[in-house]
Amino acid sequence: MAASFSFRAEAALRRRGGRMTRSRRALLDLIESHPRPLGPRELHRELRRRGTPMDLVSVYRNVAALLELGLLHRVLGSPAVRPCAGREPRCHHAVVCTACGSAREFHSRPLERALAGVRRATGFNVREHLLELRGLCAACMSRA
Amino acid sequence: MAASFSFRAEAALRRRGGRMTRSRRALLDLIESHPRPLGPRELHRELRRRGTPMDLVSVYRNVAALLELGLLHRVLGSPAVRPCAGREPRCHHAVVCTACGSAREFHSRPLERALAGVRRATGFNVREHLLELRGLCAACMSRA
DNA sequence: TGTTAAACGCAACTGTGTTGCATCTTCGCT
DNA sequence: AGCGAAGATGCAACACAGTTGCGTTTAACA
Repeated sequence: MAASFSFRAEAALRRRGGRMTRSRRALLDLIESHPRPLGPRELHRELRRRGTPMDLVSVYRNVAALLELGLLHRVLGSPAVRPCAGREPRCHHAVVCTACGSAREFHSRPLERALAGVRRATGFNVREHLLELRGLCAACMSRA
Repeated sequence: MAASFSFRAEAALRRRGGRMTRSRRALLDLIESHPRPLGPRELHRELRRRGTPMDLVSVYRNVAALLELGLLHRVLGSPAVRPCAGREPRCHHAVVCTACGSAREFHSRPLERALAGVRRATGFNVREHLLELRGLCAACMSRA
């Protein structure tokens, strides 16, 4: 099992000379435990509700730092962020439920191979790719 | 060869009861002819430069309408839009050059198949997907 | 050429995210 | 333990994208 998000995040932040405050820990825990990706505004609201408030500006700054470290990924076309699934800040593939907002990252060998084929065909020197599937998760499907 | 973007756009707009103004035609022509996707702000500036100015608000409204009709696609994580390549407002796959900004949509059978496989594996009822590859186009590569 | 509804332009507004700066807190060091 | 430097925070002010309301202009069609 991979180390938890907040553990990896703390380690990465310390490595770059960062420190650990109460509110920062609360933020990491929230991101890790919440079932769906939240944006800065939502994180701010939820932290206040939980009794560990953090200024909105600080939320923005923390989220920016974690994105830069590759520990968070953005939901495409949204301010919401989700913890990066793997250890490596690499796999950006995700499925997102359009009903409840829950997201899951995934890895697919055949998909990687198909993308490699596309790289060759386009003549581009492809450096990265963004991929997100949208639909209904199993829970929301049975609920409907 | 598929009908040009501005032709299809005009037809679609008329079908929904729309009309054709000078500035709207200039906007469609600009989007069609420009080598890279532009955002509302850039479209507004370029139209003024060309002597067929359109109010920024109107640019936003036109772009919104064309997006809704599926005639434009957004560049992910950017306000820029590009004309949809095919007749069907379906293929959202694109390669984008991170140097010059040029974009091209593409279609790939193997990729489609791989995505279908992922659908099955995730248990999601996938409705749509966003996919964008980023890198250097051939021209920018040889230039470097 | 007159009528009607779509487009347009302008001004004011909303909301998101950022910057500057003073204050507070962590953490290594004595 | 406690001191000091650097990081983190909070607050206020700001910058900027995008939107709304509304009066005016203009395309389309009779």
